[in-house]
Amino acid sequence: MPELPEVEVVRRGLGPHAVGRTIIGVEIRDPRSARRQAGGASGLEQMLVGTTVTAIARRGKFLWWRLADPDGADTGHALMTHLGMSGQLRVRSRAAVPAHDAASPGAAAPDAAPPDVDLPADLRAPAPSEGPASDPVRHLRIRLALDDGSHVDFIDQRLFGGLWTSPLVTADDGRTSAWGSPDDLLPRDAAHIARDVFDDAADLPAIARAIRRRRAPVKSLLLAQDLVSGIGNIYADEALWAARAHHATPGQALSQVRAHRILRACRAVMERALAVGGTSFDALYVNVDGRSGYFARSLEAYGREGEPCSRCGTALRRQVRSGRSCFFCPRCQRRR
DNA sequence: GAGCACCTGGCG
DNA sequence: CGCCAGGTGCTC
Repeated sequence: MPELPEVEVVRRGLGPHAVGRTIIGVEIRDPRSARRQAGGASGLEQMLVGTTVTAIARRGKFLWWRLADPDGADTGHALMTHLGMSGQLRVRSRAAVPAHDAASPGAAAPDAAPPDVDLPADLRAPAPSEGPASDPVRHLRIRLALDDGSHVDFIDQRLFGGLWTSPLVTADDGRTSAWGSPDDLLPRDAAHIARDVFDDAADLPAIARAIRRRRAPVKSLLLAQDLVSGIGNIYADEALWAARAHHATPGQALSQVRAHRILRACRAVMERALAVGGTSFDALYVNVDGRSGYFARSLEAYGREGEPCSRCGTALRRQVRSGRSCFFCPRCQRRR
């Protein structure tokens, strides 16, 4: 489920906690979360233990950890993290690790301050009370132990996400490869992903021209991660609503001005979402502290079938296209 | 491009 | 029971 703003919230939360730390242990509770790893669960452990995290980078919805050997040299492989539909990374200081995992009784101490994730102070919420039925810790799949006694937990209800290592390759345009990346290297498994709309190196007019060369529905083009990345079902619908465009309009039918406007709407709506910690409807998406973002209350289209459009009052509609819901205003968003 | 596979749930 | 869910990758 997490789209670009949600993954960026995780990237910002993870960096201050993990960069500079050495991975001292890897506990794989469900090997399916490591199924993309060459060599499987034991391969992942071998690749990670003893390495030091030097940066957390992100392109689109793909997040990766840059790793160095004890001598400080880059290992040449990144730890990839994809959250899929339901993945979370949660950081736990030593004292916050559940009691049954604590090495010694009585080790519990007041929790350290959580990492800053750039949420405005007035939007911070208390940690959710975790009921047994929806307890995300139930879906803990992989735990990374760091050398300061803390852990990073990968939690994933639906198992579409995962952790695996991927060798670094050079970005073909020679520019800094991604947000948070120190250089032009990126994992091979992210090399087919286009730059996202937050990326300084993304050329929106060029992406607009590429959209206009395709006859596919504009929404499916926005969701195709090899044209422009980071956009998922929620923000595609929100951007199309903001730009007054119909999801089924063929790319070829758009003027350059309209195609460019849609891309700028994607960037604008995702920037507003990032500023309030992303979108979450429930405990399934949370930041590294386990807290939810606040953009769900700002959604204009997604999930609002039957509700009045805030611009014109017309009841919003829902259509299913290639298995995914499209929410839109039938009056403001005309097919042209 | 569409369709399905990969999964575990919550809800009606 | 059937339908729904924030994603991606592979096949036709």
